[in-house]
Amino acid sequence: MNIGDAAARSGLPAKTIRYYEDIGLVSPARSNNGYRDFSDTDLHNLAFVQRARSLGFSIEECRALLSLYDDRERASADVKALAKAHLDQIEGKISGLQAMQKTLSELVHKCHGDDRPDCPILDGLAGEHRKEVCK
Amino acid sequence: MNIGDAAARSGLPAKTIRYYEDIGLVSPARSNNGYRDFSDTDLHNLAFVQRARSLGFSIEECRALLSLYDDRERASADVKALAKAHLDQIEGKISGLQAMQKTLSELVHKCHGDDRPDCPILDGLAGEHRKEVCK
DNA sequence: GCTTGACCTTCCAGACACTGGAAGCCTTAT
DNA sequence: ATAAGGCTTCCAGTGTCTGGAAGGTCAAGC
Repeated sequence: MNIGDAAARSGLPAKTIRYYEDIGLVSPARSNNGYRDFSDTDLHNLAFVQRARSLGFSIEECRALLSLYDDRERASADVKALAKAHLDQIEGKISGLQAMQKTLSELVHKCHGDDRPDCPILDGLAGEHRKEVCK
Repeated sequence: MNIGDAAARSGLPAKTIRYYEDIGLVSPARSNNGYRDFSDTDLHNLAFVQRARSLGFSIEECRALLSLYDDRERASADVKALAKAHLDQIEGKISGLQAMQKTLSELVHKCHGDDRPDCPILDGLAGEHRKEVCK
């Protein structure tokens, strides 16, 4: 299967698939004409990575997950630990963003948003209401 | 004020401040010895950017905010629009992360996490329970 | 005056995960 | 024969720093 089909079936852009080959995430065979030739296994790996990436795993985490997938002897606890660590990271990011959201929505709410120049948002950023921006 | 003091007072690493000068966010004067010499205004701008960055504004948004701050004639509506757009972005990121969190925590929950090899997390990523990973 | 250590300077490279574009080869259809 | 579209490689850029090397400057202590 050529890269275009692999792209369509895995949901990844062809450019990204070439990049994944570059960094060793997949190693498709080559046809006589030099084109990449993706097997079902290659395609599976690509789709696997696509899903893992969409869950926010880093490339290195995807690499680890792929090798755990290949290792039929590994303990599921190893996978769970990796996933749990990532889940904690996601939850940390959510908390951080929620804190930003709270502060920023308060500022936006306070700003009358008309054609007058004074603006609580800029005042907040400038530190004039510091306790409300950086508590 | 030297860069070390500016760093301590703005909460930014010295490296980052040099980078901000590189990209034109601040333009500190220079002393005779070639050291950067930060004025109160420079320091204010750094602290401003530090706060805006901590609220997740991009560098280019910070640049826009700084120039809005400098423009004593601007309408607060302009600032509000920028902040609101950013707030929407943050909310979008939160939703995305929450979707990841939901899917991943379901998978983690399903995985027994012992020393047996079968693992619902990897199965999910491999697409064997596709509807639960990619709805 | 000399050394030491802390500070400052510039420049280069690397991190992440792609993404765009240029130049050129291959295939398929007309 | 030609044109369109797919494929190849390689180089460069994105955003936001961060680390490190090589070297200049300053203040304190001997």
